[in-house]
Amino acid sequence: MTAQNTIVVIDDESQIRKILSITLEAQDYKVIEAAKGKDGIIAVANYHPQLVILDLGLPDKDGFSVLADIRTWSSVPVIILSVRDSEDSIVKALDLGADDYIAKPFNTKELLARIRANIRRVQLIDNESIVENGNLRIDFVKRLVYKNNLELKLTNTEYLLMQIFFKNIDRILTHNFLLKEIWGPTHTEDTQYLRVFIGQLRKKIEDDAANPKYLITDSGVGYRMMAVGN
Amino acid sequence: MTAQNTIVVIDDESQIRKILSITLEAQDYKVIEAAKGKDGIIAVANYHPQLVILDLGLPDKDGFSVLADIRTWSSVPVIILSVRDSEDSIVKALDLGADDYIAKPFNTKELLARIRANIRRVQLIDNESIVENGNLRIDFVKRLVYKNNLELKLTNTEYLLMQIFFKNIDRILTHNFLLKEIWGPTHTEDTQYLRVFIGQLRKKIEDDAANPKYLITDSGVGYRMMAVGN
DNA sequence: CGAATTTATTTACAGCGTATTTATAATCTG
DNA sequence: CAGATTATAAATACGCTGTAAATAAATTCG
Repeated sequence: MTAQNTIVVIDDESQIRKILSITLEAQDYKVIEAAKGKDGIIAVANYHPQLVILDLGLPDKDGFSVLADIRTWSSVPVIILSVRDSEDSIVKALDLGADDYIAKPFNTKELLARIRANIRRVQLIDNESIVENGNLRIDFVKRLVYKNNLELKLTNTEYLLMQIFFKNIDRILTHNFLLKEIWGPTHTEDTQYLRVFIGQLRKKIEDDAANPKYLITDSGVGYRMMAVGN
Repeated sequence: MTAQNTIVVIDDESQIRKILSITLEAQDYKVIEAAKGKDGIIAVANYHPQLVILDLGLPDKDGFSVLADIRTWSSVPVIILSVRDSEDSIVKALDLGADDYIAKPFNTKELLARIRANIRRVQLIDNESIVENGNLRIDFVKRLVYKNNLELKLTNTEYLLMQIFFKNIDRILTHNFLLKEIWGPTHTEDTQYLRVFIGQLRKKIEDDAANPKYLITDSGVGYRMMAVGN
């Protein structure tokens, strides 16, 4: 069981840790601070936090390996802190399974909103076997997807994709991440697979496949299922 | 959180420190004085002031490196004190992320007004994930910009620029600063990039792109987003 | 088991959108 | 006014995406 309202902050800069602690504690989160990546990993293992904030500028060794390590045994949501001009590191972190990112210097309200959103997503999925989004619905137990209450005929791969998207609504899923999840760690070059399957899915789930509102492209990065209202 | 109403003054001239202290304390600011750059950095780290006043004429460490140091871990507003004839050092300080500058000998009323303005800007941004200016609005969480409540279609680079401008309303952002923030530390020569993108943004956000009221040019220095009333 | 059918993988290509570069006109500043 | 700076449009370059269609593999079913 995860510890309610506990957040682990992994950052080598004590100033930023302090600012984050004060900000988060004011919102009644319990904060565990770690200055080094190794300590951060141990803290996540011991405290089972509800969320992790990880600064990519760690000197100890790079934040990526910390994230990769955590991801081998935990699906706790991880928000990345990074400098603005490092688009590449953001994508690399998302590839490894980071849930969200925020650029330094960050704005407090934005950070809090992202924390809430990421915690909410995990709670939603953990407790539901059926999830709705717009006029779509997925049943994780029966492994079926419906559009306007009509069952869609999906192939196995198509269903796997839908499952991942429904479990990560509003989260950017990188090409690499999706390929690893579905085709395993070897096919990270085969982005074209994704294009073909995304295209097929759009034909089935979108009202207008040429102007998708569910499966959105983040050019150069990946795809994302948008939350759609009713 | 930052310490309310606390200002750190970094200046090697005890006369000026004394004048500043008396002036600021009369306005109910708490003042921390530092004579040397190193002490100033430590003071900022320990007290988390709401604002910093930094004299560029420091002997021990030169003022620029003090500013650069602080900027690696803090976005606290920094007002530069400098002698009147040093246009170059002002631009250099703004490049490094100074928020404002004021020439010695300074006029008390003007100094207080600038202090208030710089504190206000940070408070405004820090407490909102949505910021309005005139008929524009930015949502830092959804990463969207609106004009008259209509979503604008911005490219990634255009959005990054808008984000920086909205986080720094009324502050002059130098070419170098903007180029570093968006294209990284290598492209500091490519001012033409900025001209092209600023032009594109004006077409999208201004009512009359030829007479901009949001994105103002400071010829030879940089650009600035003006606060616009409703 | 083998043919028919579905699904996955590959190949090919057209088109779009964006960043960058170039060229030139307009404007600003001292 | 002269030189520097800025604005604007247009051209270019290029990567990425989406679609279709061909081939291969897997699955279904009589």
